[in-house]
Amino acid sequence: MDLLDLEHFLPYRLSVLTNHVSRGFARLYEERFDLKLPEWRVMAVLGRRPGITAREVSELTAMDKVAISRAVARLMQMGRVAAETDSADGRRQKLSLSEAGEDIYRQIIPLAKRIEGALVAGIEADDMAVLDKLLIHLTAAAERIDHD
Amino acid sequence: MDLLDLEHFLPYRLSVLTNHVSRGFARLYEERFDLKLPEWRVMAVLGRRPGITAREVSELTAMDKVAISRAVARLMQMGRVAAETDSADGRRQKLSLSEAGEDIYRQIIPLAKRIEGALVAGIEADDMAVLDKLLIHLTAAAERIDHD
DNA sequence: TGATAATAGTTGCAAGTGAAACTAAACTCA
DNA sequence: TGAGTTTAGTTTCACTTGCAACTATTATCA
Repeated sequence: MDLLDLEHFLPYRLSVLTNHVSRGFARLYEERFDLKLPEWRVMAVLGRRPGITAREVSELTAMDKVAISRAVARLMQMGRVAAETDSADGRRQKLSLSEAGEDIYRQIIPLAKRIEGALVAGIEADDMAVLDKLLIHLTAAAERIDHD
Repeated sequence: MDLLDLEHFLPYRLSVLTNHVSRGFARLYEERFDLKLPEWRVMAVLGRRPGITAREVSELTAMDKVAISRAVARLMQMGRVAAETDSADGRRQKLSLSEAGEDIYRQIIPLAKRIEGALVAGIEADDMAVLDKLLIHLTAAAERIDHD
């Protein structure tokens, strides 16, 4: 019979790896900043691209628009994000970090980079380059599989 | 200000990649076999290790025991998994695929391998070896981060 | 111009998920 | 032996998530 070992099966290995990573980050954001992962992602994007709309956040992060809508609603309630209706198109909300939001953002960045550093510590530069290339390749293939 | 580009941030990239892969597989299992991902994982493990208990499945897959309990319940209801109480320890249920379960299993394996093949198509053998090494390294580091 | 279609974003609902409490069985060791 | 502890597995409940339907606004083009 044709068998399959889960421990050598790439989709499964990716899933296990990502679950560990995401749980670790989720705990950091939650405990120290009262942020859920989607909320942090929205903040991360707004930190780099202030003034973009929810739809653009969706395109940049591949998160769905419902998740973004909810994340933004909560972030505004917490006073971390400000929205301004686009004067040219009343459907659009231009989003950006508030003062308080920027403050949190500045605190998170170094922590996030530190954890990422722990993840890749000990990997050779050559291998990191291969990793980068592989991620691009795999992600493109995975998108095709997903949208087949 | 210290900034962070999500698109170069490894944890985020892993998350996007894995989401695409998992969604693609979930659709396959769901549409063609009426199986959810956790159910398929349980079947995959039982295909290789018939007679193990739910707890052992949990250890092998890093899924939590609630998910396994539910998956097993549904698989038994569908007649794909059989359980036998351990004669030596009445708490333990020895699980295995039924005839019908093995039949499904045999159908899924080649499909799963085909999708995996599509994912890695075009990757050089050298790079695949690096990928294997990196996954082991990253997963170990991620487990430490998760259980820190 | 004005009926129809498209787009931005929200809300409601149904299903999935995880933590914690719970049940039942089996150990442990005085 | 038998009271207290540990372990296997289930149930419950609160929370998250995703899809579909909905509202409001803008674009299209006969």
